[in-house]
Amino acid sequence: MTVALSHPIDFGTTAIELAKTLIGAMLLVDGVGGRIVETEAYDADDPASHSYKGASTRNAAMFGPAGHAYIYRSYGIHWCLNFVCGEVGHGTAVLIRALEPTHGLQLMRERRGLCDERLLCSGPGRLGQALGIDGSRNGLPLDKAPFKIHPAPATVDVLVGVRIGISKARDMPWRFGLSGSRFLSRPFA
DNA sequence: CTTTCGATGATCT
DNA sequence: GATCATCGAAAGG
Repeated sequence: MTVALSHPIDFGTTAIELAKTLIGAMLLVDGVGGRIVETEAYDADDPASHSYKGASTRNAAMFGPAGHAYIYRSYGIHWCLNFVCGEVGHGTAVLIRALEPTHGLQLMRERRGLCDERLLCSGPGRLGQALGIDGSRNGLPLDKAPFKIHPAPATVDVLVGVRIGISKARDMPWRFGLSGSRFLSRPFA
């Protein structure tokens, strides 16, 4: 599938559309980050979504305005970053699953502990750690510091597959990846 | 390469 | 008490 460039990124669209559009875009947090190579969409009325059972303390940001961050703690250990999208109150978001690191490699290595460049941001928890994400950034707007997002520079070849690590709605093909990237958290079938 | 398993804590029932 | 949008180490092919 080939996805056309959108300028600027439209956070008001559906999670599935945004998840595709974000592949190839640049994401920086305090100047550290890289190219987005893997995303997942979490839709309204999606049993796998944190928003499925309605608003709560944890998922409040998902029901706020589009273009803001929803950050949650995963397995009590990792911080994971989402971009809220769609209409206010729908509870739709895109999970950022992997980056190709391009900016602030040294700082990322310090935060993650010395490890292979390939594993710096290849997974939502790893990415959160490498970018210094934590709960204090939950709900912040994505068009202001510390965030910096730049759309993909050209059309990109996007892979599609089922989402990872969920137990409900496993068959929905709502995982997207940059074709040929070696920084995916897992290969596409 | 693959599978398995423990860590670890908030959230929900 | 169970579940969980994960990771890393360990063990086996």
